[in-house]
Amino acid sequence: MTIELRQLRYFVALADTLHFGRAATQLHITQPPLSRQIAALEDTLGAALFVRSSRQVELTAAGRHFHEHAVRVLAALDGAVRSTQATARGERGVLRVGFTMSAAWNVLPALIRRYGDAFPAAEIQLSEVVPRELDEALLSGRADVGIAFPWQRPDGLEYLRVHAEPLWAVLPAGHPLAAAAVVAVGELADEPFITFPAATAPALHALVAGCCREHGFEPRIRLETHLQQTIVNLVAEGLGVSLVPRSMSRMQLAGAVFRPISSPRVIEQGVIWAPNNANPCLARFLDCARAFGEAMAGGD
Amino acid sequence: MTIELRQLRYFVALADTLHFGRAATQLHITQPPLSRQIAALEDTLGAALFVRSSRQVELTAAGRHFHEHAVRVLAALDGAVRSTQATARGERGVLRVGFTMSAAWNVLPALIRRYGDAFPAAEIQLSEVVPRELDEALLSGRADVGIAFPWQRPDGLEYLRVHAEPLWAVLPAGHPLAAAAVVAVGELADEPFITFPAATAPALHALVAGCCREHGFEPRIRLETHLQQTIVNLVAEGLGVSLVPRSMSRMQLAGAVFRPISSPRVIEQGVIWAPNNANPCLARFLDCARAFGEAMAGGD
DNA sequence: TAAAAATACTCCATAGGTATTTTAT
DNA sequence: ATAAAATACCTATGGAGTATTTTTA
Repeated sequence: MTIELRQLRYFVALADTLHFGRAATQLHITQPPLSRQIAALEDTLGAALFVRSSRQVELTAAGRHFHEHAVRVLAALDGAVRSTQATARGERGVLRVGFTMSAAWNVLPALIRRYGDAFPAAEIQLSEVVPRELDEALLSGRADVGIAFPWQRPDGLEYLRVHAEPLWAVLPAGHPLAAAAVVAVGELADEPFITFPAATAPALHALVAGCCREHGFEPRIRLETHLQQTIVNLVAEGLGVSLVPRSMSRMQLAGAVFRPISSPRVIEQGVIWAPNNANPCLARFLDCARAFGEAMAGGD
Repeated sequence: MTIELRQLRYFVALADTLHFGRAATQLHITQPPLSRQIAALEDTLGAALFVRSSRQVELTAAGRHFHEHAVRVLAALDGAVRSTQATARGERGVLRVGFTMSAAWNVLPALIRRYGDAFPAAEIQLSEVVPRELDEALLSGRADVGIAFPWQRPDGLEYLRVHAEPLWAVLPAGHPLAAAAVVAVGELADEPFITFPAATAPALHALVAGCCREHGFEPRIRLETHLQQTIVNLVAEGLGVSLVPRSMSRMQLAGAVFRPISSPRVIEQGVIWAPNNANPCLARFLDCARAFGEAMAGGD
């Protein structure tokens, strides 16, 4: 014989009521099967759990002990069921987010915040990656979702735009071009550029370089760094000029001024994932990303 | 539908092997019922636990989560069964021992030691009681067993002798009667007695008083204390004489000498319990007490 | 194409129900 | 005498087996 959960449930009901008839009613069965199941349980255990008389039912020492544990086992199973269901719905679990530093500035904190608030039981593992690594991490399953610029995505990865904004020029505060409300890109031809390295921020690098070439010059690169805020800091120190996403103007740095450019260039960021990734948390995260993208598009 | 333990066991086997056929063999069933039970479990949970193909079975995120918990639930149940069986056998649980201080000197430490060694998982709750309280505590179930002298036991309590020994006289070292190898009780008639109070050590009190009366005198009581070792200390200080259990001579106190008495009196100690007490630990303790009593009787 | 899971169908073990007996107060 | 648990017996759900089909790598 082997113990069954039914017997635990019946046992707990009887231990709580100490009355076969009432326990049976509570269990939506009749008294005889309850008597039989309890007897079978005692038989399997090889131990009496109750002392019965026709007027009184009492727990034995073993019965009291088993009651404590049976209640815990049933509660543990119930908890396991609930948390498993939550896991299946993607409300709990682990979501591994890879992000490129250059893309992280705008989207990452707000999106992660939104997701974390919506699914507090989900564990978020953030890791910075270089763009090439991201694809590989997503395809191999080492990461569930990436936050990055759309840059030569290989087959097997999906992309969803979450945010888009124009490039603006950033100039040292005293710079002659800062006098105009709009900067014509061609006028930057002779300026030293502080820009993004091709290796770690290829999308931004290409966008800036492409923009310059279209205006008939190759940017004279003086410094490279993939951190947008560092670029702005260097511009504020007067080391050069750059083209950066407009939202960088929120930095409010005294030595740097931001100006729209004559021929607008839009840079977008989004989430990237492998559609065959079965992590249920990913689906919930993408829900958040979609909602976030719509909110950004609407409110901006 | 309701989850059954069978489903947990099947699930764990399948999660471990990731192969329906092998898991079924391991479970001593065939593959189809395993497929059905797993499907039923997933249906009840409302969540897929495995991703199956004809070549590969994998756990889902929810499946991995449920596996952890299912293993724990099964282990908890197994532990509960074992410990309940141990409880029923009296190998674990709580044994409440009441003892009278006057009886505790000889028997209690050795007997408790023996029991504690034999049943390390049993919790022993010792409490000192006055003799009258002991009966009440045993009858009402507030204590499981008493260690005491046999003294007017009421109905409903059993007694088992564990130890018996003669009374010996204890005299100050320089006392004239200490010169003889044996003390005639009658010669103590004019000595000041240090003895046991009737209230807290009635058995010893009555035995000493009865012994004296039989030799034609009423003991002249100078001091009373129910602690045997205190009596010996007071005798060593020259404050009087007494009759105490022979084993007190183990105290090896410089100022006190022990002598057998002319007409031997035996004082016994034993365990007392209510036979209707269903605490399984009591039965094991009585086993120990019986074995202890036989060892004492044999080795002495 | 072949290995393995799913499905169809049968059988029987056993849980639960009804009626009745036993037991202890 | 009576309330309540145990027992006897019946019914039927559903778990396991055998045979077969479906699936996918």
